[in-house]
Amino acid sequence: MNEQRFKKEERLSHKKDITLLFSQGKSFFVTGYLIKWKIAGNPLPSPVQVLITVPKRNFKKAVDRNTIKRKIKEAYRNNKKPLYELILQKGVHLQLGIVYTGKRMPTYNEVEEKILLILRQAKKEYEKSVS
RNA sequence: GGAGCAGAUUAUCCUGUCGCACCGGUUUUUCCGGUGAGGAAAGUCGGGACACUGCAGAGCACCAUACUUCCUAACAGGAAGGUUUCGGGUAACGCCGAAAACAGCCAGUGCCACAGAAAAUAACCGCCCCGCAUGGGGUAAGGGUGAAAAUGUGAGGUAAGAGCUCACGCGGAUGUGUGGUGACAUGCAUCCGGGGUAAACCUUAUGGAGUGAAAGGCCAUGUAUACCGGGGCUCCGCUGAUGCGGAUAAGGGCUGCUCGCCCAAGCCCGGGGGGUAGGCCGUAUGAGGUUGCAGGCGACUGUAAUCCGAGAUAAAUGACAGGACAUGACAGAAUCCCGCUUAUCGAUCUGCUCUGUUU
RNA sequence: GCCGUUGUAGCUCAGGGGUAGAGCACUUCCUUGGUAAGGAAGAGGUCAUGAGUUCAAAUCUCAUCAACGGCU
Repeated sequence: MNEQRFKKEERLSHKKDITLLFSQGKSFFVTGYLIKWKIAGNPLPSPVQVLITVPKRNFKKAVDRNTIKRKIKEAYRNNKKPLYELILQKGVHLQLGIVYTGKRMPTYNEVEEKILLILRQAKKEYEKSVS
């Protein structure tokens, strides 16, 4: 599989899964971001399913929410490879929710920096809970 | 030439790498090709299409609209016109521009703070008459208060005054002539002249069921029990019986109310198939766009040719690098259309205002 | 996406055409050895914003903005 891709199977799209993730999932913070994560009970179509959200409360305009989501998606797509390798090795799948809680419009470089931090932290948490 | 305001049109482009959604091909997990947000997609303010639900009927209530004619599927939209008001201009008209929720306070009711004598059948001061005076009466010319105080000018008239009378105006009602499809304009006759307010209640005229794609249809899964039909169910009469006819009425339904109409609980039998999660349809060829011709002052209509231009379901257009002078404004489709309103960088055009220079 | 409600003092709310109010909170003074309670006085408002109707608008009408709620 081409690890640069970001198909629909890699996105968390079922409503039930989303409510479960937010009610039962564990969480950690990286400045400006809230991360929800949960070990999947059953195998998923993809090693990781991810959900990206920007709250309407902080950004009233749909255009702004769209651009932030696209930037996060782009940064995730370009940097997800190490996490995937780890999970394929362990064989237990993961569900992930990324919420942007900042109040102002970030640039792409800022987003990428934070996403790298988030992925590193997620790897650590995953390793701890699997072993 | 510059600045400001208002309106209209337009809404950056190209190359490379990686990536997203849909469609088609190839084929079975890859590759190739095509297409991929807006003028407002926004606000959800009007109006429809479409879908389901409801509906015996009448009255009241409620809601909406409100100069005329036309356009439109329809509208609180648009076009052309009328009237009024405001501004410019003129000696004055004519004229030019802008705006208007622009039916009716001559149907009724209510309200009009403060001030003022009085805020709607007005007497405080003043004026005049009677009277020694207190006081009584007449009077809306003059004063002052107020947002608003009783049709203007002149003459007659009178104790003083007053549409009290007359002339010419102003405003209105009724009848009628002329022009216009009509709003209306204009002429004549008669009558009237005690305000404003209907975005106060209201009157008149016209129109009006409700819910929105989370509507709704189908499939698969499949069970509470909604719903439907029959039996049974209060009293009376007729009948041998089945059955038929009548009466009573709590309650429920029919748009909020009234009239009026309709239904008949629990229980048994049969039919039937809700919710949740999922898939398909609805769903993108339409009141469609472009161009030509014809009709119309115009909005628009007719006709011919031609084109197909997003379609997701947690939701697709992005990131990076480079170039053209630059990062470009407001801003992201979710059933679909027609309007309205609001937001908007730069450029172009039109109109108005101010100002500099040249002739 | 669709439907609806509300914006008035620092907070919670009245007022529905005629000089903007109540309770709590705040400030000063009295009372007390001191504090609380109590009493007296005071300050604090673009009535969300912009137009319109009216002599006059927080109130009536329209537009805009913001906050909140309901429908899966």
